[in-house]
Amino acid sequence: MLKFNAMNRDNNRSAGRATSPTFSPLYRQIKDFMIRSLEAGEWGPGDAIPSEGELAIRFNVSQGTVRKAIDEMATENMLVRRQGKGTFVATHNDPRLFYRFLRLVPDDGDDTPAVSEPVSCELVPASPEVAAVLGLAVGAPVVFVERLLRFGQRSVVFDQIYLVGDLFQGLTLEKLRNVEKSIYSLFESEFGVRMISAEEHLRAVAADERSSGMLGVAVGEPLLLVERTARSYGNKPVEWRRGFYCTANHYYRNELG
Amino acid sequence: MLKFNAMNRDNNRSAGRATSPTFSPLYRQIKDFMIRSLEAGEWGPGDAIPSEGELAIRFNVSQGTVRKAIDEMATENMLVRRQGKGTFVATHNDPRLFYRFLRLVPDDGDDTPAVSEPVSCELVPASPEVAAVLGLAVGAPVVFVERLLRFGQRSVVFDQIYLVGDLFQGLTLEKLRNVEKSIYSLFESEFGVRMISAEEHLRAVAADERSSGMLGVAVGEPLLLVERTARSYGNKPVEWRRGFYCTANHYYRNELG
DNA sequence: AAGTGGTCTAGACCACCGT
DNA sequence: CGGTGGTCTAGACCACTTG
Repeated sequence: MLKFNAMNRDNNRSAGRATSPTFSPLYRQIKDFMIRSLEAGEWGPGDAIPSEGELAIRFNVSQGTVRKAIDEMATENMLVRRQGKGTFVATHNDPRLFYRFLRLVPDDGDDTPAVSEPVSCELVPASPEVAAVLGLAVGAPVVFVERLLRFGQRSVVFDQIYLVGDLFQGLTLEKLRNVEKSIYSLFESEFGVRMISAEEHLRAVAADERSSGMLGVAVGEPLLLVERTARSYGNKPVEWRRGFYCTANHYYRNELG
Repeated sequence: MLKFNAMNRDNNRSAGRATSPTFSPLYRQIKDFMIRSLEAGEWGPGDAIPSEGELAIRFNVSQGTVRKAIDEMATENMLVRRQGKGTFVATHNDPRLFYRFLRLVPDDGDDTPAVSEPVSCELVPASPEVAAVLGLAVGAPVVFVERLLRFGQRSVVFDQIYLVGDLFQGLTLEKLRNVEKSIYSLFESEFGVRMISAEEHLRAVAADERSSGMLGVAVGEPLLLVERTARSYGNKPVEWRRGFYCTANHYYRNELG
C-alpha cells in the first residue's frame, strides 16, 4: 500500500512571510494521492474504497477534508458515491455506463443500446499524426481497430481506433468480437486501462469510398467526423479515434454550461 | 427584497417517523431562494452579491451552508467567485465570456475573436416547430434574426435565431449592429434576459442555396448544422437557433467527462 | 488593517442501505 | 441495528485584494 505524507503544513503555507509558490491545499494532496492509488491498482474498477472515516484516520485529517477530495474525484467521474453503501471506483463495466462517451441520440428517442461490430484489428506503426496525438515516437507500435456501431439494423458509426501499442498488446479481433459490453469495458477488464476523460473535435465531411461503403450511404453524402482523444489517469492519452457518424436519423447531443 | 423562510427543520426532516417526500437540504433551499433573487433582478449582472458572512446572518445559517449553495451556483455558471474580492453575478458582458457557448476553434489556433454581422431582424409568428421548442403557442410572436459570424475575413457561421417575442420586443437590426460585444451581452443589458445554459444538437448536412450563399461555399458542401436551445433561469427556453458551420478551417470542440 | 473567499477541524445528527 | 454517505454548525486560521 502506498503511504501518504502531507507536506509540512507550516512549510506549505505562509508561515509568517514567504508564501509557497507550489501551495496545494490538503484535500488536493489527498486527491492526488488517491489518484496515484488508483493508477497503482490498489483499488480496482467497481471496488468500494475505504469509508470516509477510515480514510480520515489513515490520512490523519478530518472527514470533511477527505470528503472534499472525494467530491472532486466524483465530479470528474473517477469515483461514484452511493449513499448508505459506500464510494466505488468508477467502471465502464456497468450497463448504464457502457457508452459513457457516446453522445449520439436517435431522432425517435428509441433507447435500445448500440452494438459494436468489430471489422479489423492489426498492429501498425504510428503515423506522424497519430504519434503526435498519443505522445509516441513515429513508428512506435499502435493497435489499429476498425468497427461499426449499429443501432438496431442500421450501421450509424464507422470508427477507426488507434491504441497505444504497449498497453494493448494481445488485443485481437477475436477478443473484440466476444464483448457483450462496451469496448472500454473490455479495455478495463483485460488491459487494466481506464478511460477517464476525452476531447472530441467535430467537423462535417463528405463520405469517402471507405466510409460510405461501411455505412451504406452514397459517396459525397455529408457525415459527421468525430475525432476523439481519450485519456486515462494523469491525462495520459491512450486512444485516438476517427469516427464517421451518419446523422440522417441521429444527432450528436451536447450540453453547454 | 425577497424574504427567506427556511422550511421548519423538524417538519422537513423525519421527525420520528415520516420522511418528507419533498425533502430538500437547507443549502438547496438557499440556492433556490438566491436564484429567485437573481430572476427578480435583486442583483444585476456583474454586481457583487453580499459576502458569505452577511448572507449567513441574513439566512440564519452557518457560513458553510451558504458556501455550499454558492458552490453549486458557481459551477452552474450563475455566479463567479473571486478570492479576496467577493462573489459576482455572472455576465456575458465581459470580453472573456463574449462567446461562452461558442465551441468553434480555428485549426491554426488563431485566437482573434469572432465578429457578429447581423443580416436581418423581423417579427414573425412562431412556426409549430419553433413554438414547441420555446414553449409558445403556434403563431405567437417571435423575433427572427439572421446573422453571420466572421473569423477574420472568413464567414464561418450562418445563424438563424428565434427569440421569444415577449421578452425581446424592440430588438432591431440597428441595435444588433451597434453591438461591440456578443449578442448575448446585448440581450442581457438591453432586455434583462440572461442565458444560463444551452443544449445543442449537431448533424452533418449539405449546404442549401441560402447557407451556401451566406458562407461562400458550393451548394451541397458538407456543413455542420448546430441547433441550439438556450435557457434562462429556471431552465426556461428563451432562444432557439439553427447554425450552419463551415468546418473547412475550424472544428467544434467538446470535452467529455 | 480590514474585508472577502478558501481551507480545516471536531462533533452532532440525518438519510439511506443492508443484516 | 450498525455502517455508510449527506448535512449542518461554530470557530479557527490562511490566502488574496484593496485601501
